[in-house]
Amino acid sequence: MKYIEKLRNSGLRPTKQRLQICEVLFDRDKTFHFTINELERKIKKQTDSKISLATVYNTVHAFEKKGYLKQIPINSSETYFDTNVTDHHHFYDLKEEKLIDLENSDVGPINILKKINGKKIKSVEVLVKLED
Amino acid sequence: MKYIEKLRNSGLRPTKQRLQICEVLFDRDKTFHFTINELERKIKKQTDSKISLATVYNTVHAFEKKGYLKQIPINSSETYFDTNVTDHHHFYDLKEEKLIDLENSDVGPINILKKINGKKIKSVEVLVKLED
DNA sequence: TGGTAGTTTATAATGATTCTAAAAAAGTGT
DNA sequence: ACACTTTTTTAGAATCATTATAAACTACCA
Ligand SMILES: [Mn+2]
Ligand SMILES: [Mn+2]
Ligand SMILES: [Zn+2]
Ligand SMILES: [Zn+2]
Repeated sequence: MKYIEKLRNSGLRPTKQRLQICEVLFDRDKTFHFTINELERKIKKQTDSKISLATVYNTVHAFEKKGYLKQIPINSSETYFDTNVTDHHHFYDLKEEKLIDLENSDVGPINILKKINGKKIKSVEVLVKLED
Repeated sequence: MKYIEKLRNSGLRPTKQRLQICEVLFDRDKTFHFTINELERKIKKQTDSKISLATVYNTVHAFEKKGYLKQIPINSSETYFDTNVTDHHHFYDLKEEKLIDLENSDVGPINILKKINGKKIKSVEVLVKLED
């Protein structure tokens, strides 16, 4: 099974629940932006089985720690995650509360001129808020 | 007093507590990035008086609604606010959990090429995460 | 197959934020 | 100043996303 390696790399054994989470997370063409509760709803619908919220949180956090998921900084009541773990930019539709990926070519190179003593840049991300 | 107008514009009467909040928020040269709890601590220290957390929350939210404060999107357990309400960019020091303003000239103009049907751009902000 | 370490789950705890309602303060008219 | 109304402050409760707990369950390996 193709998700076993991701799980083992994340320090997790491949269990039925975790494989179901993987199917919802990674069996798709496009980037998936989600909150834990959206993910749980999709799991219930897609696999017709109930998984404990704790297992969803634990698995998502293990994947995030390993770099298979990333958190997106948004001021919302819920934390957003992203299956696109590359350094990339977003539209955030304020009305729909939905994230949309931006290609680097949609934004162009960003050159940070200021330097902070003893610190190095880990990531550079643009958030473009959209309204109607 | 110079803060009375800000308060009245925000639909708030100038009370002792609110003026104390204003002094901590706005009586400064540089941008102030803060969480509600940091703000409360500064109020206690600077004015040597105790203000109810509820009053701090209410006042900050009224100022944010009116545009005298803005929220900064950061994935942290606490919400960050900023006294610099212009469209601007940030460093975020992951170790110190501190925000630092970037001038527009430190980043240069950002041109968003992609368009979304029926939506217009409200803001474009860059977040640069820093590590050691 | 049995033993052990890892996992799932329901449930409790936590902590930031929001809500509530009673007491306090401020505004208003006399 | 006084009585009266409206707004504000405040402590504490409620809410809700997230994290912790610990007992039942399962995967893995000898
Ligand atoms: Mn999290
Ligand atoms: Mn808030
Ligand atoms: Zn994305
Ligand atoms: Zn700022």
